[in-house]
Amino acid sequence: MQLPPLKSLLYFKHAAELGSFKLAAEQLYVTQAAISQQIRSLETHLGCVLFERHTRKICLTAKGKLLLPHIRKAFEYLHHGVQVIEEDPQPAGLNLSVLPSFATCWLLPRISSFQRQHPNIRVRIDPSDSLVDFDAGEADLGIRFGKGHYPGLHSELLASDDMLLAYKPGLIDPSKPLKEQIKSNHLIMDICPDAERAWGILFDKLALTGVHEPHFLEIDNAALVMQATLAGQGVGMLRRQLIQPQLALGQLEIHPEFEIACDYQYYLAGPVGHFNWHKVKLFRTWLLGQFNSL
Amino acid sequence: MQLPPLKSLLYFKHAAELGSFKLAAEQLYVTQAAISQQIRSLETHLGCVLFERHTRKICLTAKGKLLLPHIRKAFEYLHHGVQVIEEDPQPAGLNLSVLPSFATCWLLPRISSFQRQHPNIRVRIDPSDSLVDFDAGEADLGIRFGKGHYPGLHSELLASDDMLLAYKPGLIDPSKPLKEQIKSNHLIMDICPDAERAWGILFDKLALTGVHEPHFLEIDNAALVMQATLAGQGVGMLRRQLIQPQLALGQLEIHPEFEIACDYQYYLAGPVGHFNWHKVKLFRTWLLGQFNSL
DNA sequence: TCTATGCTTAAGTTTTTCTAATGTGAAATC
DNA sequence: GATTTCACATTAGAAAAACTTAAGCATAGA
Repeated sequence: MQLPPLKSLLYFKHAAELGSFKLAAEQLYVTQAAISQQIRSLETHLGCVLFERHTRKICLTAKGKLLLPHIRKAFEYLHHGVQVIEEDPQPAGLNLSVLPSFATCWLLPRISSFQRQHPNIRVRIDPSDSLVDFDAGEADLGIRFGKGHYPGLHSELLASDDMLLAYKPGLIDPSKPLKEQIKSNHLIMDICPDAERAWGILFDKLALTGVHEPHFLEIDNAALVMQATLAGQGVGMLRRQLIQPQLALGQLEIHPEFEIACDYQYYLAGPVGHFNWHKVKLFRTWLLGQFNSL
Repeated sequence: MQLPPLKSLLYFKHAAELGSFKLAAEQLYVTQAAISQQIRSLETHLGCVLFERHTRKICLTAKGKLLLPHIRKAFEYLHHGVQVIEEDPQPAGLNLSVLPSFATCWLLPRISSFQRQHPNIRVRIDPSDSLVDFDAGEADLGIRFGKGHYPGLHSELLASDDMLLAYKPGLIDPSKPLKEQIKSNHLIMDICPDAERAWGILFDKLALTGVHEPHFLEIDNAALVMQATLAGQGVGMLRRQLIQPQLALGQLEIHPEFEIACDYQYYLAGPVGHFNWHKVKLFRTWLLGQFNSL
């Protein structure tokens, strides 16, 4: 025996319970046309009309009334089943999967504030380059620098960022032409698309060509690029979010005329169900607060 | 609260019950890769592993075992609900929606055989040019001439057909060149893509050009084309299935060297659930028998 | 060690589903 | 009784989901 498209049954349930395609559409975050089409498709499959369409409201037909309680019950079971699975197995420990550079430069310096607010939650930070397998339960949540496309996961935009030209105070004099100063310093770069792109844009802007290998100091980790820059070894191309504290303390300076928006952005990502966990809600709130207080 | 993709839950149920992705794939008429992907997607959504993968078999994990009974129950409700709706409201009456020409030339001459076999089923034939709305319950089943694409409906190929050059015996002499004989007769055609195409192909074959309007007798119904041809008013382009009885009786002849397969085919179509109805099963069997006995 | 089996992965295609824009008709308002 | 408004229907085109094919991989069993 063949079931109709399952999605159409879900839409039917919502439409029937609300007595309106429009409200169902709002509840399900789709357009009203989507509901209309799914209901029609369901009716075609079943070979009968489920709703009487009146101008201001819709009513279930006899068949519709017959169908609804079964469908409702079915979805209750689905919900309950999923809920059981999605319960937090370890409410007192929060495991975060974070990019190493972000962990070092951003999260670690601030995390004590979260710990102070919620001393009963033990935070563990797992620095890893790629999004960890949530399946295995190794992480509860991930903070990623990307485009927000994490198939199967829920994700939420945290903040954007810019690439800045940073250096130890005095190394560059912004009042003098930048071109010559760039040529006479080491250029410290992270091996990442945004940094490479930013250097390219800067070179174009300055009409700089033929910058040779020795000029560049390539480092595989933004945290180390910052360290090298802090130590005055050259000019670094760094993300604003990561050097915020150093700028505030005057340990680094940035060139006022250079700033390139990153292609990527910071996202909070994880399985949908995790976002209902108490510890995750607390962390999310704290995190958004940290970003907004900058 | 957000449910995972519903399809993945269905696949999970089958895979869990069968203990094998491969068997689930067979049962669901998809490839095993599809199952694998859906299960992975479900696991990603839930953020936990549901199956332990061993080489020859898979086992549910603790979480998987927790989930299965809920999902199973949910689908039982869905099935039951749909089953209730899909019950035959009128088991003693069979309403067929059929193209007018097919009804006249094919179905009506044969339907008495079905009536004799099943005298307790009252057949009603509704000739209509387009596929009727099954939603309103006006028809139980449709016989269509098309490509088998009836979205939302189940459809089943019944037979193919060919376009033939038919005429009253004696009107055309197959032993003489066809070209001149075509030129000197009226050409009777149905206004339908297959007939128009077939005439085009014939003209190309005979290198016939400049056949003028008066040559053609255009009639909007294949049954009437046959009548005109039977009356000796000209040469008709007709489908084999529709003129079978006339050929057998010698009332019509066909040119032995011309035969063009139709683009379209005959399909039996209707809502999936209707195919479980007793009266529909009987009719389907009879219909297939009729086509195969030709 | 070799082979067969069943799951995984990747790439490309097809199908489904969605949105945006527009149409329609009956109630509500003026 | 004209006009507006509101909710649903329809369409075409875009986006996303799901499927298939064709590989790859690991292991049990010969």
